[in-house]
Amino acid sequence: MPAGVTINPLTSSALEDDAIDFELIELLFFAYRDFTSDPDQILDGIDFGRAHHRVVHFVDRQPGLTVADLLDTLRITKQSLARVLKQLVDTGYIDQVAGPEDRRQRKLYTTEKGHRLAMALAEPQSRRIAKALEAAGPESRRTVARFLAGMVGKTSV
Amino acid sequence: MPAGVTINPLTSSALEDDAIDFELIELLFFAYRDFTSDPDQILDGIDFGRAHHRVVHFVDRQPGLTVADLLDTLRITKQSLARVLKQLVDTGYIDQVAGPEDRRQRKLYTTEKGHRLAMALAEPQSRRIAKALEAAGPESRRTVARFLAGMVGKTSV
DNA sequence: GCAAATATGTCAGCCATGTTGACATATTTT
DNA sequence: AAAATATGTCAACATGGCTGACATATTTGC
Repeated sequence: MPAGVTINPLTSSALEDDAIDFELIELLFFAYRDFTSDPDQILDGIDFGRAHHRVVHFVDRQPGLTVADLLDTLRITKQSLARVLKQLVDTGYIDQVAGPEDRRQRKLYTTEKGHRLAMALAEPQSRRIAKALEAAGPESRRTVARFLAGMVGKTSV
Repeated sequence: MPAGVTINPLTSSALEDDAIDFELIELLFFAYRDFTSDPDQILDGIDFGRAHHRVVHFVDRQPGLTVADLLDTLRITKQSLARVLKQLVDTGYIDQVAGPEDRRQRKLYTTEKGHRLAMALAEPQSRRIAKALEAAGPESRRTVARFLAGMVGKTSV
């Protein structure tokens, strides 16, 4: 046995190892890995990445979203967003409009082209979800939705 | 109304927009965003990133994993793995051992230090999952596990 | 036994997307 | 008029994906 190798130490941990839900931790990793792989393939073909996907998705879903709203949703920095947003505007996927009340704001809207992209990206993801819900049984959707909603937020506990 | 802005076009799409499961698509995004945020905070403190997390996790869970196994699990390239794996070996989190049957292989094991890190990273994730399962009800774990397992793999459908 | 296949390591370099901090502009609020 | 706010932009940097080529050790097949 090589030096430093540990097979099954149950030491010094506040929590016993087997109290950890490794199964769901790993399933979440694999599920998300494959969930993102479908749109990634489409995005490759138009020289966009996952960051563009997120922006076009949320703008399409919430027309009139401001830049500040989007930063808050995505939890990324202004500069990270600016880069991809500029590309999306320049290539005609997203329109910016000065806010009618507050003209400092830039309200964001997908163009027809942007809407079509958002749909094309969502479609394989939705199909994958539908297939997984089927496998999980007829009542699964509500349970899964509650579970996922419960995953969101600060831990605090 | 600005030029090019589209509010609600139901055109040219094979699928009607409302057949898309936007709710679960977004819940998955938010759930995963927050699921990864807990370990990210810990990793920041020791100059590691998400890539190190994944490696130390799977090696800890499957002691004796080979490099090829790991590449297959993570679906990244040899070079991407080599970078973080080298750092983990150099800093004493992971040991490499020549395979007993096939000496070309490098079997990977966490050290005691690596095991402790893997546990520390898994613990807040597991707590978050437990909390979400509670919110989803007593029978939710099996349903969620089946759903997530159903999300894995090629779409093909 | 030797050639081919295999497992791994490594080099050089590229790209996407995250980060920080500073500063400019327009606009609204006080 | 001054301060606060929403956004844009610049320069620079880090992480972690990627490619393709090539080196080494070892095992396998003829």
